[in-house]
Amino acid sequence: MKCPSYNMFFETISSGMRMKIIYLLMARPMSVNDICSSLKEEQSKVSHNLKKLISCNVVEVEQRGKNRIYSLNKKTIVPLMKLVEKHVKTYCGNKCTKK
Amino acid sequence: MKCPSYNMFFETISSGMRMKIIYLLMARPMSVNDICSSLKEEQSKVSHNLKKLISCNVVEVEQRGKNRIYSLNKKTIVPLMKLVEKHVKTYCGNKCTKK
DNA sequence: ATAACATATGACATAAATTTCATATGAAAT
DNA sequence: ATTTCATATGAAATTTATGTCATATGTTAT
Repeated sequence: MKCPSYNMFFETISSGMRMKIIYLLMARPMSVNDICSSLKEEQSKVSHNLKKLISCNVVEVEQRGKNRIYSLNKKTIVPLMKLVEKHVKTYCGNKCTKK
Repeated sequence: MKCPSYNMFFETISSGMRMKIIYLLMARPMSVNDICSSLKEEQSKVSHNLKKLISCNVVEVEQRGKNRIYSLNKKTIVPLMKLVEKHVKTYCGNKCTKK
């Protein structure tokens, strides 16, 4: 079996900031400003990170008036997180959870 | 729901080199030298990367004589890769597969 | 048409991860 | 005990990702 290059996908969800965005959007879709104020992060920083999430279809956008509403692609992300959650609970005593 | 910090886990599997190692070990357990020659990569480089994979229980080691045999934790990794494989096929037309 | 708000983008600065290299450790053979 | 083979480790050098800032674009209201 040849090695595909899924690392792009994993790289995308492997940053602390992007993981925070993912968890925010689990609750509900949000505008960029909503995300910024929820996370107390700067607008351009958030936008740059959203771009990466979009590029791997982890999130989707929809224009609503002046706002752009971002929502999570739950089909992939929810089961993925469940798998990893289980793994971490089973194998890692906080080893792979730091930072 | 609070955001856990699984990014450590994702970061671990998000490098091209480590992804290659994972896919190698899907076939069978291997010694460090085996991995090096299969991937045509330098020994210390491989060892550094194996250390990270170990730290998140993505792989396991066993001493066999002079060699250390690394094997994949298939319980988590196989279903994880299947999920991502499906995601990439469905949503990304090679967008998140580059590099 | 212009102003105001929301978001995106590009280029540079900064931070973090990876690679490299030299060397240490550890196990088996002589 | 010493040599050899296999692997690990630390620190410096390099590459890559992230954050920052200034500004551009796009949408609606006036």
